[in-house]
Amino acid sequence: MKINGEKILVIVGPTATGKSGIAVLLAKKFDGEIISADSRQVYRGLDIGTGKITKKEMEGVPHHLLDIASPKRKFSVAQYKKLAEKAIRYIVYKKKKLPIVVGGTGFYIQALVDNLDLPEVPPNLELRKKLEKKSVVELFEILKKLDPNRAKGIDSKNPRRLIRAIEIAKHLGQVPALNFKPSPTNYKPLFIGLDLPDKELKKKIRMRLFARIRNGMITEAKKLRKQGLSYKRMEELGLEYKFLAKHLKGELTKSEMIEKLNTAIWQYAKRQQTWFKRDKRIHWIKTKKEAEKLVRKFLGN
RNA sequence: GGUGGCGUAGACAAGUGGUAAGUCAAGAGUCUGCAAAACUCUCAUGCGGCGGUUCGAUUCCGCCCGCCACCU
Repeated sequence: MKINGEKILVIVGPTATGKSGIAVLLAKKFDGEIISADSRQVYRGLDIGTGKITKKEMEGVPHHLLDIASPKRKFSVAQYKKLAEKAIRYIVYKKKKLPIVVGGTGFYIQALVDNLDLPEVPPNLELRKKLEKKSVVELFEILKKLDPNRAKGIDSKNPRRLIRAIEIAKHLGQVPALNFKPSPTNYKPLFIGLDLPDKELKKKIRMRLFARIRNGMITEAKKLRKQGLSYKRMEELGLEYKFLAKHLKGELTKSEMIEKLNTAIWQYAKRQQTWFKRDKRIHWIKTKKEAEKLVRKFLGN
């Protein structure tokens, strides 16, 4: 089940910095296959709004963990981790190639690369409904009784986290023996980070948003609705789909949607920067050449 | 020209004679379970300007400036 010391390449960075492109380039150069680490691109049908790479852009490089889930159902980190590990095993042992993990979902990458202890626990809607009525203070008390270990580290003011923690604790039994210390790393990763100065990134995000609209993002949302994706669920998907749903429901005009969405994407990009900033393993690069050099050295050992 | 109303942070906006709510934006963060999510922190010595009344004015008065509405 475990992979020991397998070299993997990990490409991270905020949205709109060109991760997909450089990943394909490196995959071709170093004989790799790509594993997406994007919490929304796993869903089928969310293409334009998530900026999913097209067949043509893949240039023949196999991509894993895209289009593997229905947007109607919730997909979780635990599932991601499991499937990504499987994909890595397949790429390393069957294909004898270099796995390249690429994406902006820092938490997914952390779960995978640092081997977080995540037994699969499906959402319990009934329980959630009940818990949602309680205050954070009450929730925190409940969690303390159920899983004092988890309660110690949790953000006690965050209802979302508290509810999920309670859900997990209940599912696993009275005192879950989760391993909260980082497990030994199973992979030998090389982290490459892509970023841009704020001003440039802002501009790129805006241009890309207009391009997405031109390319039929609104039609895509309508199609998803027709296929039975509720507006409520669409809003849960965040960013483009959240604002698209509000627009289709008539709560926002098209231009309001564009402006609010643009702001939201920028805020998201900053959150990604905050996340990746603290991982000192990341080599922040400016050019493709730098990336190539790093990878060559990495594989040479 | 007249009459009335308004003028509070980048935007919206509440408010009081006793020392400026809130929301958004912006910035900084958190992170082992919905992570494109959720959460935390910071952000007006100053309420259009100048005077006056007052122990004290953003709040009352006067003038000026600007905007809006209506009237001539």
